[in-house]
Amino acid sequence: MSELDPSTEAWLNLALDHALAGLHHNGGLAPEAGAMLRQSVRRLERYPAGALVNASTRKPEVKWIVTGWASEMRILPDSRRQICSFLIPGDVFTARPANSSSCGVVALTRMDCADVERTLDGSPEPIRPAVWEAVARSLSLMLERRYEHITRLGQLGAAERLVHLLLELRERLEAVGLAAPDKFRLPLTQEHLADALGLSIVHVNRTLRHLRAQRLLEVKFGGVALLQPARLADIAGRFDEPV
Amino acid sequence: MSELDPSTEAWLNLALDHALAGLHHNGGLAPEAGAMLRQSVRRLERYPAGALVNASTRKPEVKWIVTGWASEMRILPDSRRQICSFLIPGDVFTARPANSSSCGVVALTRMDCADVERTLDGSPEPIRPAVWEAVARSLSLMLERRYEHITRLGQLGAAERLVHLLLELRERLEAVGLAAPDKFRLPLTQEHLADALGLSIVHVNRTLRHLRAQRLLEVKFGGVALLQPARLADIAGRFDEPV
DNA sequence: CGGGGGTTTGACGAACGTCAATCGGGGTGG
DNA sequence: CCACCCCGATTGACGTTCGTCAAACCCCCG
Repeated sequence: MSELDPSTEAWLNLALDHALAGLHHNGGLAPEAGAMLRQSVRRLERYPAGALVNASTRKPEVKWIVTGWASEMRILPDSRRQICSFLIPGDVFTARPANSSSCGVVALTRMDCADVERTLDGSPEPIRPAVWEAVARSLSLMLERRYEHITRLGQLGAAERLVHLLLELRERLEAVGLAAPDKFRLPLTQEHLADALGLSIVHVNRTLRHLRAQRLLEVKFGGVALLQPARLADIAGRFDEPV
Repeated sequence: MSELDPSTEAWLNLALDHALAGLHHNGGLAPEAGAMLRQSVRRLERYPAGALVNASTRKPEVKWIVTGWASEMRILPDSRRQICSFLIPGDVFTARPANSSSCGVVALTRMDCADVERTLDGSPEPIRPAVWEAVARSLSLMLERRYEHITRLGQLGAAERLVHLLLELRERLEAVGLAAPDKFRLPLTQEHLADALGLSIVHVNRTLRHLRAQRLLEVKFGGVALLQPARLADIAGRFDEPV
């Protein structure tokens, strides 16, 4: 949470490209409003991997991820963990005061966030409503993704779950320019995947091996390669029709 | 969706007691505002069991359940179904235009709803912000419940899932005056429970039998009796601590 | 009396978790 | 430079949970 170092200006602009693409894609933020928002970002909050992101005040704070990955996770008393969603650059989330929520946000890599309220504080007036509207739409989209996750956990088998999650991540990452159509970086351990999918680590590993043996995909070096996207989409069992 | 028949006035007041209790409990609606809202309800939308609730306009519409149960469900192309949440009197939900959502709202019993926007249309001005604020808080609470559902599906075993869901329903029903501390009506088939919990009907039945054999609870006549609430809460594995 | 929807039960097999051991790479102290 | 170590990935053997199939059953209603 420090003032930006001028030497990082280039890096920041690159990162903001992705993050603004996310707000544009998920929330429909107009490019012109995005350009103004870019100018307003003067302070980022930096979290190390593993850090818990709580609101610094008593009220929930909406934050916008500029760099890095995070997860919304819930921890059971007996050490079981459930990852409810993964957050990537361009996503917005609500940080709640400590001990007030049933679900906490935890950084999975080093992460830089902008607090939306504070960022808008010194920004040109006309973009305020546009940004908040984009944030609201973005949050509503994440809600829809939670329905998908529930369906994943309730109805799909292990391979289906895994592939379906990877395809969702590919799509979201591609929308912010962080994935090629058939490969992307995935800074997650198999334990993260297991915690998200409600599977054991061992079974995640077995399932990955099985998919690899069929030359459907590869996961290594912290990256994923989709070798046969069409067949993968088939395995995931597209279930996007409304009722 | 007809004008209210004066002969149903008594019934309506009774139903509104529950629904207003829900808005008060979930959304913090002040009793005085509730009393004014009660006067504003002049038209209810009635849905038969099994009906799909879509918005009648192009935009999402927020509705408030006065009577009956509903569910948010998602249907897969191969006939698998996932119930993402159960809705009871006093709950609010967003009805979306047909074919626009990944998750549809389906009435499980005969159901009466009030459209929030239309209800507020002819209501005293001062309560508008109070009602919308309560609706927003209520929706945010339902979001938290979805985290719980994800955790249920991802981390709990069959008996844990079942008991945990029943205890959640008991708590919510009790808050609107529709449950005694140890028993309540449950207008759901075992198939509904199976679809919500990601289990097969057969296994739901087996699990219920097992719980019944231990004299922990009974499910019959469309009602549930919690015989040993304390032990049940223990089985459900309270996992309410934040991260 | 017949029929249909929901419930109940048993037998069997597949999917998944657990335990335990090994492996491999990157970091760290000697 | 090497030995050591730790974390994550990997593998096999085995047991449990849960799904599937198929048949009965029960109750309400026509």
